Amino acid sequence: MDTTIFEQLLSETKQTSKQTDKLVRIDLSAIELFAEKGFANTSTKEIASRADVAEGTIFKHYKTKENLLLNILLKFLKVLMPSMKKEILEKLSQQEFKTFSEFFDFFLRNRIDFILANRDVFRIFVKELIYNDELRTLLFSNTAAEIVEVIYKYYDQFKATGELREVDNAKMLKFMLKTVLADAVWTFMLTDYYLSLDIDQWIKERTDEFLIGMGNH
Amino acid sequence: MDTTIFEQLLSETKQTSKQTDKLVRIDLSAIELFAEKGFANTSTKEIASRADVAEGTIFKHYKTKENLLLNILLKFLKVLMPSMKKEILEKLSQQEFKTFSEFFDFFLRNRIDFILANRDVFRIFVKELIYNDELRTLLFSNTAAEIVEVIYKYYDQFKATGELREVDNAKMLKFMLKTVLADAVWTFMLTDYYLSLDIDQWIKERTDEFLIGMGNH
DNA sequence: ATAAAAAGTGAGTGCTTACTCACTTTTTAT
DNA sequence: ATAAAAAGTGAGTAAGCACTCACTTTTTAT
Repeated sequence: MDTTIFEQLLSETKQTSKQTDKLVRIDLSAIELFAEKGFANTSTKEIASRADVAEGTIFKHYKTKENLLLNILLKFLKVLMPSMKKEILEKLSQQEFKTFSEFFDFFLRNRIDFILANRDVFRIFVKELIYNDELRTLLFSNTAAEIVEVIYKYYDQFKATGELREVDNAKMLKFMLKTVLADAVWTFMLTDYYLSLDIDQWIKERTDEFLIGMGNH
Repeated sequence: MDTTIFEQLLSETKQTSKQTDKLVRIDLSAIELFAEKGFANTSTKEIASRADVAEGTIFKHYKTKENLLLNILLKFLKVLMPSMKKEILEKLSQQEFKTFSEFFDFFLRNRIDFILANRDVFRIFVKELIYNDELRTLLFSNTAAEIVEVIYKYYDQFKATGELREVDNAKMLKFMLKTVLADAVWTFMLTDYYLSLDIDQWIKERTDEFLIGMGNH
């Protein structure tokens, strides 16, 4: 890892944290356009025009276009991810789950709200992850680990009650990611199917699917 | 559907089918570069240089860069897909499967060879599918249907023998696609994990996973 | 052998791109 | 109120882009 672009930006953003009105508009416009057309297909002129600022303003703050992209993703990782972790931990601690499917339902419902609220940024992640190697390793090494821990705790709990099979946690997680993520990426990020979707139905289907594979019958 | 770009090109290529040496080199270079860096990040100058032809040669045959991309994908759909269908149908007819897992193993092994042999083109599909709406509908409406039919036949056969659950074929396919495809896209197309992969082991894992979910225990 | 057709060339074109810089406007500190 | 600092501007720039065209070379048909 050493000093990645990510870490360099991290120290810089401590100063840049002063968010002016125009900066916010630049961010929002860039997020929309990157999500829609991709990084390479979006020009800085277009971003400036949508944000109703001069093109120079973009470069005053973010020295390069690449920097703008990284800063958007960085802000997401720095600000939204920790707050998401905090939020879900709080909610989980307030709640008691008698069955695994209760937990799973709660967890999914919660994450769908989060995904839909930050749909554009997730879209950028999915799209840019394909081309950007650094971003890929970064995301999976940094954020994932902490959330995985929480999930493993619940796996263990419901293996103990006998509701889940005695399957290796890592395998169980992989199965869960495939059950949920493949569907979620497709439904919520690559298509507009989610607009005409019965969320309750979707959650129930994924829960059933997971329990068919990993439940103790 | 009406007359899509796809159909227009289809009729044009009947004349253009004369494949010169340089044309082949242009195709191969473009495939490599599009797969590696994406369509938008690859310049025609770069393609020409790798193919060791003049830039004008590219535009003599493919009027636009977009056309070059579509032609590559088209040739794949037109030439490789039908031959793949024929090949798998022949092989399946020569073979008798006593168990579903025998069929599944054979089918996967066969498709992995195909995927690895045409890895770059699949990569382009995966990458461009994200941005190109037309390509997305095209691929799924055209090719998928015929292959799906064959698979359904085997589902039915092994539901009859009692090896598979009595689950709706469409749901079973979706489950299979998630079990196999999500893993395959990741392992064979987005990373280089496949280089250090035990194919036998991978196939066994996917087969087990599918049968845990869809087998009759 | 010859002419017509097709394949191939690469300097050139106009346009778009990310980015700069001398300058003006706004904010902050005293 | 004033000056220093920061935010914002937009015409300008060099580089890169997809694409063209007048031309040469190769292939095909007779």
